Amino acid sequence: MLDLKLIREETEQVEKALARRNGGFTIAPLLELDKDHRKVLADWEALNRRSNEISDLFKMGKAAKEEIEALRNETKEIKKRREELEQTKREIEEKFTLQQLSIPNTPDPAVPDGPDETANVEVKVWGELPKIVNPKHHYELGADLGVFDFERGVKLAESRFTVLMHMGARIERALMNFMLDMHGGKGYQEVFPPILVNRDCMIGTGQLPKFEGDFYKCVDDELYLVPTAEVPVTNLYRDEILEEANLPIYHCAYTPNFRREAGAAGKDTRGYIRQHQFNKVEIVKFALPESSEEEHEKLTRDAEAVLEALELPYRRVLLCAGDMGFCARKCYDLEVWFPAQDKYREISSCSNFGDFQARRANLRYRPADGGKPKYLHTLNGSGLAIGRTLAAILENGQQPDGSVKLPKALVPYLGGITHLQKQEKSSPVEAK
RNA sequence: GGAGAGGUGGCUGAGUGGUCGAAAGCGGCUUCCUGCUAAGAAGUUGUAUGGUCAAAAGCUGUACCGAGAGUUCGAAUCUCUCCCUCUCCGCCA
Repeated sequence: MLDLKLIREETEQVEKALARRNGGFTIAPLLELDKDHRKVLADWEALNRRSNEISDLFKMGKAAKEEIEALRNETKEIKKRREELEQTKREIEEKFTLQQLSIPNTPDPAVPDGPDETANVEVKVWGELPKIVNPKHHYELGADLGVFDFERGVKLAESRFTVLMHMGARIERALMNFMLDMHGGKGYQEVFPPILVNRDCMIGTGQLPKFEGDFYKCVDDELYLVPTAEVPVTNLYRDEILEEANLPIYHCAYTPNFRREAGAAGKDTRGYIRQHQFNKVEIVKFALPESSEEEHEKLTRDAEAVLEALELPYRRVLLCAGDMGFCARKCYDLEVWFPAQDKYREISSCSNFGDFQARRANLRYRPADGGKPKYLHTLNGSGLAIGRTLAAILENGQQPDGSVKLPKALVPYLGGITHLQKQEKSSPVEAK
């Protein structure tokens, strides 16, 4: 959420910044509620003040006997009026909070204008595109090689759930370990958080209250299946005050992720690109405000390093204001090459949230000089989405004979296997 | 799931219905002292929000002792409900 003081004092600038996003966000209703709230608050406080005065009179035994009855009556009056005011106050506060939590972050000045992904700016291209004649889609290769079983995934759950079979399961697990090891080596401390989180977490990182329909929820327990490890990891230090000396903090985490993909009907219906459940290794940073810009560049590099180690061609794009997520102040997407689609597809999203999430989640640090606690900055990036990585490995590594050459970096994680061959007969079940 | 104990500031931990934003200790900050370090002495130190002020400081109002409701002129303190934590028992990978 945005700094209320900033909204009050630099209304115009905030409005301008928000106008760059899609969705017609405006802070006018919030300011209106703020005004109302302050008015009610002033009246309410005046009543409290008077009733405190009255009890002081009793306390000191100052109240003359003949006054006591009058004072008691006055208190009763105050109580009645206060209850009315409290009712109004509560209503305003509810609306205010909802408004406040529903306004997205302001884009960084460095973020380009634009309505959607067509206005994103390519800032970097890495790797040579493989030369493949009539490339097959990852899902075709995967079916041939016994990596995916889409039909049985649907049988077990519903559409957009997939079973990984045999080498598919092994590569997925290898990728998870490979990525965690890689980030661990760069100072990201590994964590394995709960996969179900409470509502406060979801509000803290900005998923709620705005996007209620996008997530899986356990109704009986008011718990949500995490849509990304960002949620539990960023909330690790919610309502805490960290020491400046301990910052920045780097974490990496593997979790499965669950998204309802509301509104994604018809998109990527085939294959392993868009699933309701997918695995991801996430990298998360808690940084000092003055260094978050630099940390963002480094974090993006750390995600890119995974693609490079896996020999996957990619590009980095700077998202335009209209394409950025709700909480982001600035965001780079990494897009990996899919030969059969003949295009780059998102595989990582690296964001700097500024203090936006920190305000929501009350994440603060105590400055080294002992001053008042300040909000820190949060950042995160996929490092990487594992399912899409697997798909990209299949497509980019496909050979004329139908096999798939696996990235060298992964071989030690696969017991020395260098190629994915067509399913051997010994396999108990042939995937469809 | 059953029984019991408990939730107080950055942390530990006192708290009699009014003198309690709250003892004490730790930690932090400032100053002093010892050649440095260690140790010591004194002082200071919660958060949010409003007013006063050009602004800061200062002064000052209000709220906050897990959450909500109640009793009372007045609640950290008494009552009720809920949430959470801990201990023991049961169950369980």
